[in-house]
Amino acid sequence: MGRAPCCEKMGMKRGPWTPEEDQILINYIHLYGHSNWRALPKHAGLLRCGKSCRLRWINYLRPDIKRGNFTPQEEQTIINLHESLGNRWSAIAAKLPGRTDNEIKNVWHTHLKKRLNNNNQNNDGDTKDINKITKITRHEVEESVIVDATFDISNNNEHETMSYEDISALVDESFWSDVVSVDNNEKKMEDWEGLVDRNSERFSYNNSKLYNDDDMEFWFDLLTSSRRIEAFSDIPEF
DNA sequence: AACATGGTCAACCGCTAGTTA
DNA sequence: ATAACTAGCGGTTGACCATGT
Repeated sequence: MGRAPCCEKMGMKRGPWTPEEDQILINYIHLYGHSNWRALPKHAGLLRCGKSCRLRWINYLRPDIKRGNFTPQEEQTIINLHESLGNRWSAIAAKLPGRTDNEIKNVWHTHLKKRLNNNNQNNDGDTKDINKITKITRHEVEESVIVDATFDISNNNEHETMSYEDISALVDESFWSDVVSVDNNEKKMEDWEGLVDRNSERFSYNNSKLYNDDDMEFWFDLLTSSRRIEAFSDIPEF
């Protein structure tokens, strides 16, 4: 096993991709696929190395890619998966459809790691209790998703405001660890996809939709109907 | 207004595992 | 069996932007 020769890098362009290069790459892959990354740039007429083309496609140009802010659920999923998988970003990315390992890695280093560290400090030396950390993070998530919704539950004609603990008790554990699953309910699928503003040039999220009253019903429905599934079955046990 | 600092993220680098001849 | 080669992975870098002083 030897390393690939780097001599071909000579004369190759580096740095940010231009829209023109993106278009060439997209067009070529649509026509011919990407069975051979090394040969692709030459055939496509790009002055880039195969590695660079592959990275650009996987991390940015792929049509199924989901760009923009991570949802609280996605962040929690990353935290949970990182707890069990460590820095295996590609394995974590495999559980988050539309997210790339690079993006997840960036989010971890820029947001989540810091957040966990802060939580560690706030816990007065109880730093080794990862469950405690996770619970605090969950609380943050629950606040963002649940508390905004008015949680008046009608019970025998008596209006009763649920406490945080009550709400938490309703939340199935899998809600926090499972990737949002798509069931046969086409309406739900449409709602979910509708969160992505496809009209945006960079497929960014329209965050207002996450907390929009009209969509809150969807989130609540998702929340309460979540069930444990045989998730992460391919994750080896340690 | 100008500069310093910190955060974000696209892209690159170096390595390993898998495949092929 | 072995060397050559490719794809993919994780770590790191650096440009750009926002915010603070």
